[in-house]
Amino acid sequence: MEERQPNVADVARAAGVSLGTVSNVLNNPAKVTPRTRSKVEAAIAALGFVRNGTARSLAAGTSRTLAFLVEDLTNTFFLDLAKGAEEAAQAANLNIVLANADSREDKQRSYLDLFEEERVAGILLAPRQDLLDQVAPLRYRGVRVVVLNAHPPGDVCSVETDNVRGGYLAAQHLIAGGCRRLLFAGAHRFPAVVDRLQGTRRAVAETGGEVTLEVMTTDGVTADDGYEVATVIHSRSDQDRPDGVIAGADLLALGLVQATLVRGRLRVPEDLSVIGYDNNREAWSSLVPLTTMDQAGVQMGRSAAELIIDELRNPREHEHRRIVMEPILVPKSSTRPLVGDPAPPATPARWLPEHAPGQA
Amino acid sequence: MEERQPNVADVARAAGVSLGTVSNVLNNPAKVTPRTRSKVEAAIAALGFVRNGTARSLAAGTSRTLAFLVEDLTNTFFLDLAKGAEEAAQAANLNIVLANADSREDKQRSYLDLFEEERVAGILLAPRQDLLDQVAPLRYRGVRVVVLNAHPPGDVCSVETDNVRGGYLAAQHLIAGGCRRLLFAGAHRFPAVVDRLQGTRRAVAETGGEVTLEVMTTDGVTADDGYEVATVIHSRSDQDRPDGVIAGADLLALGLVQATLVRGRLRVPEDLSVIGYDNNREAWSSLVPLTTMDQAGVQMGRSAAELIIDELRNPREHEHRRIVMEPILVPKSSTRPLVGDPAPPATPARWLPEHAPGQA
DNA sequence: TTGAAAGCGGTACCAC
DNA sequence: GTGGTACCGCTTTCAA
Repeated sequence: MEERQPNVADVARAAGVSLGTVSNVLNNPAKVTPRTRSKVEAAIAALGFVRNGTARSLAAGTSRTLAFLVEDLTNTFFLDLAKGAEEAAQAANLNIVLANADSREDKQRSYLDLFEEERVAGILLAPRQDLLDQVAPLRYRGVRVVVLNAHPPGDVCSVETDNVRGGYLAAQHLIAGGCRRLLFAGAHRFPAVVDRLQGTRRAVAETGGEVTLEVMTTDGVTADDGYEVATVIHSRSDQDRPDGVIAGADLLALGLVQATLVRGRLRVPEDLSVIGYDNNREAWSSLVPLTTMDQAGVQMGRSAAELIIDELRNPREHEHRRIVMEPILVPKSSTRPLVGDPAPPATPARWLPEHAPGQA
Repeated sequence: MEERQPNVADVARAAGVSLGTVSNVLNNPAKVTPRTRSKVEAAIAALGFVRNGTARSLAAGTSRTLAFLVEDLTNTFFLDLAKGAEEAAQAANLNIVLANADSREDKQRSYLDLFEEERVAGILLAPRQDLLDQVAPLRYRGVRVVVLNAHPPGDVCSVETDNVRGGYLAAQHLIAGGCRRLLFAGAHRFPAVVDRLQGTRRAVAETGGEVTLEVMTTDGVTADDGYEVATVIHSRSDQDRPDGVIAGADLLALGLVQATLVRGRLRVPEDLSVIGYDNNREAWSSLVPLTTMDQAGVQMGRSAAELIIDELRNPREHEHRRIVMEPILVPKSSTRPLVGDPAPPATPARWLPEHAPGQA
C-alpha cells in the first residue's frame, strides 16, 4: 500500500544514468552535460522526487538551515530581527526556521537542545537576558551560535544596540525640544532599561543643572504601566509635573499618551513630550504617532546572520565579533522638534488636525 | 584540530558495550539492565555526546519534529495557534518549529518545500486564504498536513472557526445591548470578513426591520482604517449615525474607539458600541477594553496538532476531519451589556472611572 | 539482555 | 563528464 518515496537511485534508473550523476545535477549542475541534466530533471519531475534533507545533511555533514530562537515572539522587535536574518540567509541560499522561547527557561533550553541535535548549520539566539549562560556549553561543543540583543561572556559573535547611548539620545532629544523636567519611567529588572537610564542621567548631567531628572520605577513596560504613570503625572501640580518622559518601552509610552489624550487636560507634545523605545509595531496604532528609539531590528538580524554565515563559510579565518549598533531616533509627533527648528515632526499626527488634543 | 563529535560508537566503546545497546538506552531504556544503562549514561555525559537528529530521522524513517507555517506572525492570532500546537506537540513528545510566510506566496511555497525535504513528521499550515492550492500536491506526495483557519478542497484535516456564526453573534450582542443602527466595517477582500458580514446580515434580518444595517468597505483592517471610519461616523448627524459598529478586526475597532474617545463628543459604549474580531493582543492596550470575538486560537492550534499526531500514530485508521469551532464572544467595555442585564461589563474600563470619556 | 550487521538516502571522491 | 563505492550516524532485526 504505502508507496515508498522515490530516491536518487530510482531517479538514476529512470534516467538511465548513474547515481552519482543524479547527485551532481542536484548539487553541481555545472559538472553535467546539459543533455544528461535534462534527462535527469525529466526523471525527477516524472517521479515526483523530493530530495531527502536528512540524508543530505547526514552525508554532507552539514545542514542548510539556520535556527532562530527568540525570547518572545509577541514583541515585534524580535520579528524584525527574524526578518533581517531571513533576508541574509536567503541571500546565502540558506533556510531559517523560528522558535519561540516564550520567555521560559525550559523552552529556551529545550529548543537549543533540539537544534543542536538536528545539527542545524547555526543558531541565532535572542535570549532572555538572564539566560546567557546557556550559550557557553553550546560553543564548547562546537555549535555555531550568534547572540542577538545581548553579549554573553566568552568567545561568541553578538549583535546588540547601545542602550546607554539610546537613553542618552532620547533624553537629548527631549531637552533639545525644550523639556526641562524629565521623567524616566521603566522597570528596573530589565538590564536594557537600566542602561538607558544611565544614558539619560548622563545627558541630564551635561546640562549642568538646567534640566532635572526624576526616576519612576514601574512594574513592567506595558500599556497598563503607562496608564499608571499617567495617573501620577496628572495628579501633580503644574510646577511639579514633568514636561518630558522617557519611557522604558513603546507600550508604556503608548499607554501614557493615550491616557493623557483622553484626560484632555495636557497636550502632547506641547505640555508633555513622550519618547518610547523599540519602535514596536504594537504602538504604531497610536493616535499621536510616537517618537521612539529604533533598534533597527531588521539590520541587527541581517548582521547576525551574516556573522554566522561567515563562520560557516570560513571556519578557519573567522574571528568572533561583537557588533554594537547605534539606536536611531525616530522623531514623530509625541515630542517637540528642536527648539528653533522650523521642520515639522517627521510624521504628521493622524487624527488630531481636526481637533487638537486637550482642547476638546 | 577540528574535534570530531562523539557518536554512538564512541559511547559504546567508552562504556564497554555494543553499539546497539547504546541505541537501546537512547530509545528503549526499558530493554536495558539498569546497570548497563547507567554505564552508558555515564559515558554519554563524559563524552558530551549529543545524538545526531538527522541520522536518527534517516534511520528511523521518521522525524520527531513538526513544522508550523503561518501566514503572518505579526498577527498575534497566529501566535496563539502556534502556542496551542506547541502544547499538544510537547505532550506527544514532539518538537515544533515555526516559519513565517509573511503573506508572500513565494515564501509559503519555499517553506513548504523545505519542510517536505526535511521530512518533518507533519506540517501545520495556516495559509494565506488564496494559496490553498499549495496543499493538494503535498498531500498527494504523502506529506502529512493539517490546515488551520481555512479548509482547502480535498482530503485534509482542518481546523477553523465559523465566521458566519461569529458575525451573527457579534451583531446579536450589539442588538441585545440596545443598538438599532448597526454599521459593519471591514475589507471585503478578506473571505473571513465577507463571511462575518453574512452572519451579521442574518442577525439583522431576524429582527424583522427593527434594526438597520449599513455596510462600509474599508481598504484594510488596520487602526488607520478605523480612524477613517471614525471620521465618517463623526461627520454624521445624530439621527444618521450608527450606534453600534461591527469591525472586521480588532485593530480597526481599536482605531475607531481611540479616535472617538479623543474627539470627546461620543461616549463608548453609550453612544457608540464597538465590537472587534480576533482578540488580537495588539488591541489589548486600548483605553476602553475592546469587546471582541475570540477565535480561541490556542485551542485551534492544539486541535490541529492533535489531528496531525493522530495521523502520525495511526496512519491506517486515521480519517480526515474538518473541525469547525464556535467563536467566543468576549464582552468588555466597548459594548453595552444586555439590556436589563444587571451584570457589569466583564472587564472594567482601565482608566475611565476618573474621567468618563466624552465628558471632558 | 546483548552484539553484529544490514540498511536509511545521499554525498563525494575515486578511477574510467 | 560519468559511474562505482565508501562512508555519514543511527535504528532495527536477528542470533547468540
